[in-house]
Amino acid sequence: MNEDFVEAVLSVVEEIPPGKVMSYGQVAAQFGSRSARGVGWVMSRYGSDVPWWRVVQASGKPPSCHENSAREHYDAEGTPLRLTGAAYRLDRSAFVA
DNA sequence: CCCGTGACTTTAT
DNA sequence: AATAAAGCCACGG
Repeated sequence: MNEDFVEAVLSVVEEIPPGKVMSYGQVAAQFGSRSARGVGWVMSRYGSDVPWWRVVQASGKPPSCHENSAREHYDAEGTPLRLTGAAYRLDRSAFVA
């Protein structure tokens, strides 16, 4: 497998500060790729080792699966979930509404 | 080598 | 606003 790809994704996700979230596309863009699917693919396999709940869809909503579990993490970490899906494109950094 | 699949994104109709 | 199609990366069959 391309450990570089995996390593890049995991690194970016692990660097997301608490209370902030990044979209898959933004995470991919952080390491010079554009594959949100690649990121999601990595997450499905290696997400267990990274704060996957800090990675959300471009719409700002948690992943299609795990949304319920993600809310527990948000509640525990205090991550606000008021992303309306507007700021992610202009702000390529970890964002929070 | 080609096709399908997956925690996705974006543009166009 | 909602739906459709294309694009993207990696893996398995």
